[in-house]
Amino acid sequence: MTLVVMDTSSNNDKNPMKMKRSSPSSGFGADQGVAIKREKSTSNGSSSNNSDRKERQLEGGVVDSSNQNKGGKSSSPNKPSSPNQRLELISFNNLQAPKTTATIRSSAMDTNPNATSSSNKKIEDDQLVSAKAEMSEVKQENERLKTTLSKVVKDYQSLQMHFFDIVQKEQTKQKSTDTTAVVVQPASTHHKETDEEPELISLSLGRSNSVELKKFKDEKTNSTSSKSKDGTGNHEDDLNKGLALGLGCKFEVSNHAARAELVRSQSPENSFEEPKEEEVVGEQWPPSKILKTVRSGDDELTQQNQVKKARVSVRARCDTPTMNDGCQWRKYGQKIAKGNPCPRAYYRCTVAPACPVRKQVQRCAENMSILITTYEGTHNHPLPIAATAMASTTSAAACMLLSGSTSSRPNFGSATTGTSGDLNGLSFNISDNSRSRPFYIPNSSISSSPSYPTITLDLTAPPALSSSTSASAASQFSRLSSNFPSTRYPSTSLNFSSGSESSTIPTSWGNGYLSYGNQPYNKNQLGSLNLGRQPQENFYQPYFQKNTPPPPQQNMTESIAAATKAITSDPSFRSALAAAITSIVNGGGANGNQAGGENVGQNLKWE
DNA sequence: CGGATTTGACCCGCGC
DNA sequence: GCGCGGGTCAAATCCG
Repeated sequence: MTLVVMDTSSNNDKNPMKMKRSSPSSGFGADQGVAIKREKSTSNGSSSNNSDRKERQLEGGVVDSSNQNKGGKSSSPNKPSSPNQRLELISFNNLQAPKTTATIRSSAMDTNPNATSSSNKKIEDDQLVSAKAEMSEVKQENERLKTTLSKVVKDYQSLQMHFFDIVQKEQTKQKSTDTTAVVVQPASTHHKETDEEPELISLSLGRSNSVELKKFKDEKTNSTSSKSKDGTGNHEDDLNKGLALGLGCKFEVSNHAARAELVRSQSPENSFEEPKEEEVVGEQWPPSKILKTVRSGDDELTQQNQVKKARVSVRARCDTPTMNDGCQWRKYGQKIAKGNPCPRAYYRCTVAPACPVRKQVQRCAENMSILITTYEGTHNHPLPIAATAMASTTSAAACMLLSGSTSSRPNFGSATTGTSGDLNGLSFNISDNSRSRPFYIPNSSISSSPSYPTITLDLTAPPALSSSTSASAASQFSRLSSNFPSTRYPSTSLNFSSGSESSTIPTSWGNGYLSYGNQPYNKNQLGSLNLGRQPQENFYQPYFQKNTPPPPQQNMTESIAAATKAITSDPSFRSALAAAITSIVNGGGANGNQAGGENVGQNLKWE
């Protein structure tokens, strides 16, 4: 054990360059990179104009990501190559930790000349035995936890299905007698609100959803006996309503017809149990499936255009030049955008040669600590595990944005019409404000690009918002958007801010490789979230499976589901979100449900 | 030497 | 049509 640690430290301390290399274009070890770079450009003495330019950029404080990473060869941000990580990973593994310890101990003893006495050997044997016993105990505990969790998951799913079935029945009943405006049904409040505020999409992980849960519970208690047994027909509903329930996602559509369409168009293959869906959702960024779910021809055309141009902007506090989103990126351009002194860097996904996905990275002009990363496009290749979390999240966000932006919407009265939730400080807001002032980030031309519909995932809530409410989040966005004109495309904001975590997450995101040892609970959570799935051993998961195209009809609901799944996959909102966040923080990037299993496998393979 | 980055030039869309 | 700004290209350069 000590041996490994020492190796690690020596590695990091003595060879920062290696660290830098292991941390690719995503900017790991930026500080070191800067230092090294300065050293080089000065020591060379024959620094060219290029070097001078770099020097200027570095000293100007407006440092582009690539500048600090120059020379970082292969971009494999997700590969924490330092032995330190491996150590942490091992230690997180309940089954292996004692083993490792025991092995190391024994080896150390073997090389110890003083350990020749029989008494010492006995002691060592005892230690070995105790370690083994400990290991077996941990193993058993692990198994118990697994079974318990699987039970909980099953119960949750069955309850979900039950509830969805009931709600669907209510809806169909209502549709048959929907000549009057008076609707009394479990979800009637939603519908009413929807009538008043169409296009209001709310993914809420907050306490506000306790209402939903209460409804759910009421429903459940009212009809516990009539458990739904249609394992196939209502999966879509399961998705849809599951979002409204366990995942705390309210999904409100402007009209009943659209709702019915959503329900109808959902495919049974998209249940929570279906790993396939995750792959589809995750990788189909502006999912092509969206195109097929549009209701009318005009809408379809519009949506197609928007799908191509949909962008997801992620705001995060990040000290490093770029966030570690798990993908490999190659910088192909840099520009000074108007209104922001910070240069905007253009990156292209290099995981696959023809991958159309691009991203723009720019620091927020008002707050340099905030990094704004805007993603655009769809990966057409298997994604590294570490990239699935971000990809799926952004994908889902883009889906939500596109889905929400295509249907007609009336004017909203206020700037923050979206609903939000709060659960123990974890808020997840979607505020559609296409007709009101957009939640554009001041001076951030990335987010404020008027040409593209942009959805913003905000991870930058101040630490003071430890129990940030939706109001605070909304006010935050309102403040941010105060000076921005409306644009042709809607802008949507997702606030993942959690007061205590938000201040650290983005930073850790950028320094994902440093985070492995900080939050050991990640592993457990990630693992626990994937009990129903087989951890994949491949570093690349079949994230994009052309052989298994997505169901022809998938829609906004699935997008919401994808979003939620990208963030939450556990009935416990907070733990799920924490898992997702921590997965991102870890640079493993895979959220619990989407790639947690793979993540585990990956983690074990990372070296 | 191969791959990544830099950066000026170019293209294109949009508003006037 | 012109200018502006965003986005991309590609040669030069850098780096391990």
